[in-house]
Amino acid sequence: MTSRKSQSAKPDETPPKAVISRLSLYLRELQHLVRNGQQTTSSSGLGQRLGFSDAQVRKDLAYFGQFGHPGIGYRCEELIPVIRGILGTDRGWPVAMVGAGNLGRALLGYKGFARQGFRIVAVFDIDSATIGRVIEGVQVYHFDDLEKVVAAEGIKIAMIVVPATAAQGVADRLVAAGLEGILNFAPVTIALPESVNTVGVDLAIELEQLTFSVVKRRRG
Amino acid sequence: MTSRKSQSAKPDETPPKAVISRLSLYLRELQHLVRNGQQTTSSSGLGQRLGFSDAQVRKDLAYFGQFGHPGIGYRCEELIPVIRGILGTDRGWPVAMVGAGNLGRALLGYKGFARQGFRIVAVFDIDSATIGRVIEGVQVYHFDDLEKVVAAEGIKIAMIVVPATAAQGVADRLVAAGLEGILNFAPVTIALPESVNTVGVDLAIELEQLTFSVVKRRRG
DNA sequence: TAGATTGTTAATCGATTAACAATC
DNA sequence: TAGATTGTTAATCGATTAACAATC
Repeated sequence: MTSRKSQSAKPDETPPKAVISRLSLYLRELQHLVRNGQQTTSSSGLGQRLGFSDAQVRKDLAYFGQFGHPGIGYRCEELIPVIRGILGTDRGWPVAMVGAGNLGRALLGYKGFARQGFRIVAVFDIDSATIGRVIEGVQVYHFDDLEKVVAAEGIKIAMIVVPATAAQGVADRLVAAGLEGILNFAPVTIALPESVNTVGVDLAIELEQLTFSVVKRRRG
Repeated sequence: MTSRKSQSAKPDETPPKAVISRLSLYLRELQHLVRNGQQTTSSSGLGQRLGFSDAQVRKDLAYFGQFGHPGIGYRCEELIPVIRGILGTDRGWPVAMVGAGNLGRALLGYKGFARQGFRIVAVFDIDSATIGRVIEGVQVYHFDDLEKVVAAEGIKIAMIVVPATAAQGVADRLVAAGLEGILNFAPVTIALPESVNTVGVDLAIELEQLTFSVVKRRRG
């Protein structure tokens, strides 16, 4: 009763969170296909390499609309901008980084962010030896300048790359400054209001997933 | 019928994969509690900070045995080694890294791995300017020495930190050398035999999860 | 046309939560 | 003891898969 038939949009049911991360994988795969000169793909073709069923691929995309062609499949060049639009990477995103330590500096040099339009435009630290320097073309500011720079640059997302003990304090300050998304590399859970989305990346934990499978095999 | 009552172990049903990653979070949280001098915690206390229900915490742990004390909860110092044993981090793990580029070097300097007993013992590259050097105390070898070093050091897990185009080839070679777990930082899906566990970390994809939530809020 | 493949509904599967006796 | 909390079973919820008419 909500939607009249063959109306193109379908803004019902909020998609499960898992759908969004699969969408990112579909996008990466589609970009890979285009680089290899492939013009179309199918739900089974797309799912195969990623380990998902064809039904799942179709269902995931159906949350957002009808993008395929019965009998043909999906046209890569057509689907890519659709997914970018859904994920919000159809535009550039200025990103802030807090913490210019070892890991932080490396991430500054990582070229992979640019691939989807992310650009680190400011680094914040409290170490006077680093403040004022330019690392990998990015200015290092004192953390106290956060609010000013965030406002000036229109920054909405940030990466936390500080020691675990400092992470919660930094996060609180980021939220107060109006940030809306936080990628946390500190190995600690940070508590934040519902309105702010957090993704945690704990490199030691990723490795633990591997050791579990190794010892499991050994145990039988 | 399988288990007689009050037998301490309970090696039935394989746990879902999601349980294992939560186990890592429980461990991290327990270590955090211990550092703060807390001796016991409860399933609800443990779940709260992580955003899981008390029932889920108890169920997850119950896959592996009975570790709690009715009326008391879980003793941190007691549960930590149990989880480490399950995950396999009750011992040290030598780790190989392939790719000594920008991101690779940073990961070499990252101290967080040591926290759970991971030690990068060898780096492999094909750039003659880097081979033979020692970075952050770790020897850089030619990729052709992989098999030799892996055997000598008893390495079972590796990180791939090479460009996307090279990742699949490197992965195949790692598998041939007998590796059992691979942490892949290259932004590409790699196809591997069932017997080898892969975890992929794509930093741009993590950021995409954030942009989705930001634009979603903006859209309503 | 016959073959391929979509979008979508219904059926299945699996994971989370609620509830509670047992225990400290 | 009363209060707290576990381990576990049954009930609920949600996500994945199967199936198929519609379409190219």
